Amino acid sequence: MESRLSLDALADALKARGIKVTAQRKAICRALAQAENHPTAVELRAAIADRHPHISLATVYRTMRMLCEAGIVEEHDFGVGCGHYELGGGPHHDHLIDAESGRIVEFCDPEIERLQQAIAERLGYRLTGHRLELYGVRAKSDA
Amino acid sequence: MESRLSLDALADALKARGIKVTAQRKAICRALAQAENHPTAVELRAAIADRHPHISLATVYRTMRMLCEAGIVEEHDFGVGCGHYELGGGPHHDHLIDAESGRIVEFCDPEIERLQQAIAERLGYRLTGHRLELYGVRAKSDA
DNA sequence: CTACCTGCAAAGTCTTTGCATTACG
DNA sequence: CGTAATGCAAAGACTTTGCAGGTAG
Repeated sequence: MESRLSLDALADALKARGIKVTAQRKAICRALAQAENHPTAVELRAAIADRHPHISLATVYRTMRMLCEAGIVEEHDFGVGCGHYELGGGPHHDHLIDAESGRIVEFCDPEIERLQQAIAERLGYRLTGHRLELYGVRAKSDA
Repeated sequence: MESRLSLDALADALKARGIKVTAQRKAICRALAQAENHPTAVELRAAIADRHPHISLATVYRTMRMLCEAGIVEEHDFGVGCGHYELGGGPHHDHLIDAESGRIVEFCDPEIERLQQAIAERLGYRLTGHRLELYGVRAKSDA
């Protein structure tokens, strides 16, 4: 169930880069790893507020930024006003956002990946990245 | 070359909804229609600054918002900090962003549209919208 | 003439930063 | 111990809003 970096592996990755493993960073990373959805900075802070009520939002942002730059975390904005964070290290995937509940479903479709590549080529570009988000509502199994 | 709303048609659309057609709105719409790329609010203001130096940024934002709600304009954020606007009414398309120049290329691929639909269904959802952005650099025709 | 629109400046979000203090390694 | 990290509050970037005056219809 843990195809992503484990917390220990994450700590090691930080140490290897000479980045200090502080209590704040551990708490934030644990919250991110345990989150079901892709939480925002505010949600991350809320998730650790009971055990670490004094961790500031600035530290959450700083930690996310640092981990993004280290390639350990990915940030998505999903068209809402604020960023959502996700522990990286897992296989590539895109997102389907439940327009009603806000739930985020991950998926990966090799066919669509291939098509994107082909489209970029057709337009004379070499693909360096992409963003694909589907928005939908749960299909009623017809009434 | 003008598969989108003409300026006259746009003015009529506003009148039909009881929205006043002011000099500011005309200028902003003309700038949007003539823009090559999908401009930001600041870029729109800059584009009309020589002939209408006193149109405020607030009015540009208000106009874009009004037109978005009227379904006449689309807003994209492209992952940068600020919104980009595009005159709607044309056929559906997605965007490829030149990571070097910022140039935006529009494309539409029926195959990829169909796949998105299929993916949503497979996940148990009815697709209500999507966002697809490709990021790339111009392909060298090999050295 | 009246209701809607505009400009200005102030406020609102989300995120980043300066600085003194704390703590990892 | 020394350097990097933290908390707090202030600043920044982008966008929205309150209000008094202006203008389309």
